[in-house]
Amino acid sequence: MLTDPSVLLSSPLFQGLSTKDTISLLQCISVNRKKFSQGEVIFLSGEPINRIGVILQGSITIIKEDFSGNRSILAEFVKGNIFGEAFAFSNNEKLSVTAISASESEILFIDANRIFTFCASACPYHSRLIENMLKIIAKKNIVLNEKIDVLSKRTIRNRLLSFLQIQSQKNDSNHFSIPFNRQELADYLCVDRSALSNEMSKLQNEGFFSVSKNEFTIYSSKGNK
Amino acid sequence: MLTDPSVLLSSPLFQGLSTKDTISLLQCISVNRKKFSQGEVIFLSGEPINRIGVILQGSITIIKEDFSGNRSILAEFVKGNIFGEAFAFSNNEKLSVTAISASESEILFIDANRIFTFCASACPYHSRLIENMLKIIAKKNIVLNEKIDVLSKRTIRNRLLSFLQIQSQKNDSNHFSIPFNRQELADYLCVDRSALSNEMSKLQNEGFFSVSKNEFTIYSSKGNK
DNA sequence: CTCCTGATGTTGTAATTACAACATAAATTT
DNA sequence: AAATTTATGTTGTAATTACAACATCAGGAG
Repeated sequence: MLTDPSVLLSSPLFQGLSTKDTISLLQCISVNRKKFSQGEVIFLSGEPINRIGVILQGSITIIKEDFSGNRSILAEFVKGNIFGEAFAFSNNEKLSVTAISASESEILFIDANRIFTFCASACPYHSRLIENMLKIIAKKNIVLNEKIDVLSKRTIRNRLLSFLQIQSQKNDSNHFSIPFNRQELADYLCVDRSALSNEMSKLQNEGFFSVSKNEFTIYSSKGNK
Repeated sequence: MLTDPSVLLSSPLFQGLSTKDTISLLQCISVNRKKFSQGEVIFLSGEPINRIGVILQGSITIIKEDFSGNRSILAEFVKGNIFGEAFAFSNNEKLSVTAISASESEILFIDANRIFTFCASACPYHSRLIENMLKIIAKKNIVLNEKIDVLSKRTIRNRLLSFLQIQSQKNDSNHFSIPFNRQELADYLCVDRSALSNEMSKLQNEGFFSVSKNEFTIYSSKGNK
């Protein structure tokens, strides 16, 4: 079915599996692949799904339509990433987002039920697949909780400090860089960019941290209230 | 080891398993149980964990310490609920929260690695356990995404409308009740209660919906923009 | 090097919110 | 039923934010 599993080997879902293992595995779980052209809908908001997407080629965009009709981009996924797993495993939950092919793409679909149902031959790779899947969802869970932690703060200042504290902890250092430019950081914090810049200036003047581009140095002695 | 599995049968983690199945299962995965007194720490923020907690008796509280030292309650779990799964499955992730026994409690700890590692006897119940676990984490994932969706709105009005839209969709109806009183709703939306009340009055006057206690009726024709 | 472009910082204003203080309504206790 | 407590609504004010408009800076192209 799948002749070249090299992409899959780079996917977190198949991490730890050899080429041979992956091929065996794909034979025992129900998969099919499909090509999408740019802009084509892969999963449509409102419908339930029972399969997970693995990006073999190209990239996809997760979008959401506001109740007032505005489209917003929630995430972008590239080759090797998986998507749809949260809805595929939650029975009957209707998709609240839409997945669209951002370019020419090829997607491998895996039936969610086949992931936890052991194949007749009880292949040992299956156990690793499940482990990977659990880790992926668990990790997403933590990332989502981090964002909620940040967004639950009511001021730009506290959101930013909360975000920086998490980054500092992740890096085990007072000095670190973040994967955002100002606009992206503002988007993550759900605040206005210029208001964020303004607040960052104030915080720097007050000695909370120093920042240059996306590199921060936290002065924790002053950062605590 | 566990003589009375009645609590476990009510737990979503063991849903679909009979008493017999559950007992068999518990023999093939590594478990141990422990009693906690009120206020005792079950999982401490900062340390990584490799086991999941299942509440056999009592209830627990998930708390978080702010960078300025303020404690806030993030969640409360009762008998049958599980907790810690996100961190237990994410290797090396340090807990960002603390779990505390809210009353006298008894917790069953399950080694996370044993959940996806098949036992020698390859018991068929194991498959169901994995299915349940995946569904639980996936469901939490969706709930977290819903909250982020709400919190990403920048005004009380839009947060509330976003929240109500989700509730309406879940109930497949323009008429529904929510599981919050005003203060709890304000806490969920991360806004001031009185400001929320104020905005709700305005929205009612403008004909977006009518509300009595925790029962809402949405007038969608006006609700759009 | 100069021009151009995109990213970032600054400022003023209108809108929104938090907060406090109080009013009213509903539920509970006695 | 009266008294008490709790939940909810209302209002004014100070603080914060969004937004727009513009200034400055850095990098790349010519």
